[in-house]
Amino acid sequence: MIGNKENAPAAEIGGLHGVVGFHIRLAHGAVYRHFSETFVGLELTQKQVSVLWLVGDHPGISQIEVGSRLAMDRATTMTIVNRLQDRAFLRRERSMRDGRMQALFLTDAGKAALAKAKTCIESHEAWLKSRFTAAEVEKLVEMLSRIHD
Amino acid sequence: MIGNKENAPAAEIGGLHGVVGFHIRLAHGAVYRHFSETFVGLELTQKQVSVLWLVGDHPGISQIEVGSRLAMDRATTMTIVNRLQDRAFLRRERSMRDGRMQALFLTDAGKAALAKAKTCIESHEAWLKSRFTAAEVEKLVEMLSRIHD
DNA sequence: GCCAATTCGTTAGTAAAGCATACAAAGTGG
DNA sequence: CCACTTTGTATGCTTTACTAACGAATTGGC
Repeated sequence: MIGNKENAPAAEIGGLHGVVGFHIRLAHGAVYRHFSETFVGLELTQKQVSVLWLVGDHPGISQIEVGSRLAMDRATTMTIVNRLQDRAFLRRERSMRDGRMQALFLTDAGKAALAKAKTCIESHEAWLKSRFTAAEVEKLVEMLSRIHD
Repeated sequence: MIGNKENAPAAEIGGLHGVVGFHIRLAHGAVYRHFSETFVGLELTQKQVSVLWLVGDHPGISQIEVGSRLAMDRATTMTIVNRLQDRAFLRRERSMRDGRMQALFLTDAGKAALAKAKTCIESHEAWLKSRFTAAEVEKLVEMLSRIHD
């Protein structure tokens, strides 16, 4: 009585099927895996791309700002910024306005990496969105926003 | 020009806002954090609860089955089963049918932990679902399933 | 029945991410 | 000026995830 239908994953998880959080975790895992495949060769993770993107949009942004917009604490933000700095994708500058802050800027290599990353994101997003209509995508984003806002 | 609106997170992330995968990641993080808060004192993670739940629903299930239904590889499944076994929540038995498999069973402690976990999940899910109508929850689950199936 | 291929479990190693704690430096307010 | 807060930094621990290798059991082709 182990449940041996050959391939109906959703039907096989039993009581877990009704748990919304469970589906979010599975969906996140699937997206993460596809992301990793798409970015093999570029060697960038979701977080790293998010940070590059954010710094690209807001040159001079502080680490704490990056962390708060991506829902990461200071220590986690540090490790990611460290990695990106080690790879010379961004640099820190002591902020003039507030000596506590590190202002973050993309290097030229960082800008190039971000540009490549954005084209990868495009195909990754196309894969993701292919299963939805435009209206559904909008609805999905709106519902997910209700969770994380 | 750093963008200093005080608290409109969604509006502040710029180009990232249009990326569906980004919202999934943020939503997952928010759910994960709330889950952790709910389960402090019970000391169980999402994965551990999922495995307990699955073994509870399917006594004698093999590790590989658990892994495939939760989208984890063998090695990852191992570490989780090991932890649960160390805490005496489940036990392995060599399968009679197939000597390669380990049949998994909940111990009494495991059944008790699962029962407690299910009540925690209930309040966690209530928190999560509170922002949606029943129809929206159904639509959300359906859309997430399209991603992970 | 026998050998090759496959499957399942296990071990070890690596890496990302998250969190807690503690400390230093810079700013703020009484 | 002194307490308090904020920001960055350093360290260490935990969970999750993956790879690669190996042994044991099973399966399939012959």
